[in-house]
Amino acid sequence: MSTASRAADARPRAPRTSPAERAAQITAAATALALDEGLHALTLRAVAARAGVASSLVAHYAPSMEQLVAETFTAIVRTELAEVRAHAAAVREPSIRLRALLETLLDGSRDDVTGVWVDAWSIARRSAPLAAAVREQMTAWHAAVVDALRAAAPAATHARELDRIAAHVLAMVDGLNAHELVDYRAGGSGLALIAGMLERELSLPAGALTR
Amino acid sequence: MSTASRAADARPRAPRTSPAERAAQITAAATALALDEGLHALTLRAVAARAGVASSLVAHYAPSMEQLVAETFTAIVRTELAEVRAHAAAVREPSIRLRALLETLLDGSRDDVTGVWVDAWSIARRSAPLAAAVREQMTAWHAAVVDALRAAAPAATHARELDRIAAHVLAMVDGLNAHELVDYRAGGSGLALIAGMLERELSLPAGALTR
DNA sequence: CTAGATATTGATCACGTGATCAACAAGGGG
DNA sequence: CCCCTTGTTGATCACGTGATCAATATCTAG
Repeated sequence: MSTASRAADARPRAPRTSPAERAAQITAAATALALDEGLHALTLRAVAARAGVASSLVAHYAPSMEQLVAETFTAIVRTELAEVRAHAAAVREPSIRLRALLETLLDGSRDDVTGVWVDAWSIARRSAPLAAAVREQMTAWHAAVVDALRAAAPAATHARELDRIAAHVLAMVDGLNAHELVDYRAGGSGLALIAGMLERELSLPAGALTR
Repeated sequence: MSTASRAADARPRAPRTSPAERAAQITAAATALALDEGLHALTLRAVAARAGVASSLVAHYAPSMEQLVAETFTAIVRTELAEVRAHAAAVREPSIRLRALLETLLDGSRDDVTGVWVDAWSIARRSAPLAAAVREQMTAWHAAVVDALRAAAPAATHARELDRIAAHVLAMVDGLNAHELVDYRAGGSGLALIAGMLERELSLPAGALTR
């Protein structure tokens, strides 16, 4: 044997880099892993393997796995929200923008993020840091939906009313996505469900959001 | 020492019983444990401790933990559905019965079952038996909601329409309950949200379900 | 060009996991 | 009353978990 035996991690030594860069790499590895296999897969060793690094290095950079899970959740959802907001912002006409937002949320192209959300609700019951992170991101999403609604709603619509309708939308999006995650579908398209509800609630002409 | 050392499980020997009875005890222990601590807590050793039995006995009765988790989920949700149906069935007037059903689903008194649902969606992504069980119970719930809707809706309402509205209700119930699980509330009462939506969808007089 | 600072590692600990199996013991049929 | 069927157990295996820490390797300041 030309190389000494390496029991714990069979892999070339990672090149020395700045702490900031290494931290970013570990965050990226954790993010990719969570999207691929869920928040449950965020293991000291699994993240380390993904980053091409010793597990003890991950432990060195993350205060604890509980924290790393919460931070990874936040990173994923925050990025997602920014992307979806940017995508919607590209649409000028408010009702079409609202529709674009809903389409993006429901088209099934984001199963990975949905999985992360469901894992988060489950784990958050036993993890205070994650619970706080989940509430924070839910609030951010609520604000984003309110923004989209406000632009599409009649100008006189009260803020309280927009809050209420946004809560309705988010409950449906989360419920429908959870259902899709186990391949359950009943009663037709979720998008049509929400669009129809919104046309009524916002006093939009029928079909304003459905086509 | 008067008793020989018992390393694995410090506990008096369980009295010999019939297989059926023992299986029922293990099911009961698993059910109670899942309601208390979530589906994640269903461990060979934890279930055994709850049942007052050696862990190997649990393994003897359950084909595998994956199966036990799926069966426990089914037992919990099936029981829950039966109870809620019975509770609603006691109400004569259809719209009041529908309201009673929704109240029961959303009053927060069933956080334990909600937790089991969320755990199930999360775990089901990695467990085919659980995924099948989840779909089955979702279908059963859908049927129950359709029943309640049919009685309260105008007689001419199409079955397809009832399916659609039931899907809407279930998505909202599941979404709202998941939100409550992490103590997130925004935009007011979930019950009012659903009741208002249903009054519109079912062409009921405003307030028919909200009071 | 060397010495100090520090990024990175491997080994290790103390658990917890599902599963298997020889051995034990308790009750019922003969 | 005794034996044998079978419900029950403890020990054990092969892992996987988060965490810690002395030792090592590499970069950089002097």
